[in-house]
Amino acid sequence: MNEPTEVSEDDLAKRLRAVGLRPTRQRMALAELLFGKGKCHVTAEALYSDAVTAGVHVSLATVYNALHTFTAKGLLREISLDSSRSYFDTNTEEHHHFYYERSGRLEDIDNASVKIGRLPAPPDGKPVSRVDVVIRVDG
Amino acid sequence: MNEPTEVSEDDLAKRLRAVGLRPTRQRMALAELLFGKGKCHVTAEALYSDAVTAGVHVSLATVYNALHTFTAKGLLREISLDSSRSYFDTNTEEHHHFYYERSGRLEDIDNASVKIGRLPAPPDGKPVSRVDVVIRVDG
DNA sequence: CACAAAATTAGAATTATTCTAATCTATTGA
DNA sequence: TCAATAGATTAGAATAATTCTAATTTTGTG
Repeated sequence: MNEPTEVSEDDLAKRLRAVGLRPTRQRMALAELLFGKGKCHVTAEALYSDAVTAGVHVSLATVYNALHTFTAKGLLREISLDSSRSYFDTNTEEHHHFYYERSGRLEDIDNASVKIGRLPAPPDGKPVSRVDVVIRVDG
Repeated sequence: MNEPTEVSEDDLAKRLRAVGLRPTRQRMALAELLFGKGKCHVTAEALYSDAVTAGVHVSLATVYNALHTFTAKGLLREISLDSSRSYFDTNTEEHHHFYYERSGRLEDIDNASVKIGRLPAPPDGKPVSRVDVVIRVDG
């Protein structure tokens, strides 16, 4: 029952509870896949197949539900770079991305490496929810 | 009401020919909708319904074909901000965007208003195809 | 433990997009 | 000019990602 992980079950459960989510079996298993192994960018399909491979009994619908609830609670960040797939990023710190267009691979750029000198303010003083910088790379 | 620079049929045809595309009936009609009226950001569905409204006989498949060929030839730029829809931007200059998450509206920010002080180079000296900055606005 | 609220499920439904195969049209060059 | 052909368009079917539905199961609470 207790698999060797980098994040204890208790920690994961606390993390879920901290944002008001019940630490259910499948959420825990998905959270472990997402947060326990240092994985950064996943698609729903990929996480689903990882779960299946890991012997976790979970449906694709639950994977989508979990990804969206995690995102809504701030545990993940969703990124759209390509109309054919959505990525979910376990790094919720302010940061940016390299996007390798050919392979579809994403790579974090930490915030300190990017200096934005000037940005216009949105009209009507509307609040900015975030600023995304994507560097699209040919290779 | 501003009368945006009306583009003559000849100009549109030349523009298409210049990139190696035949100035066919539906391409011309779509090009006019896209480039003739100062319209900036469209979805395939929206362009299709504009075309239908304008009495242009065109199929949705052709709209997609045209948007993609125009994009491939550099007449448009595709933008993915949301997994549920793709936008095509008639502004192919280097520039950035405000994205109003609630309404799904996009607004250009011209390049001069954005100053990026520092960006990391992609690994292996891979060529950068473009840098996109999106300011996501709550309203 | 019992109960209500929340989560999960399989599979159907939906949506955007792409494909297919037939038909049509623009360009080319004799 | 006109026929040949490469390219474009079409309706509708197919696909893929995602969302929904309605039934069932699990969880946290008292």
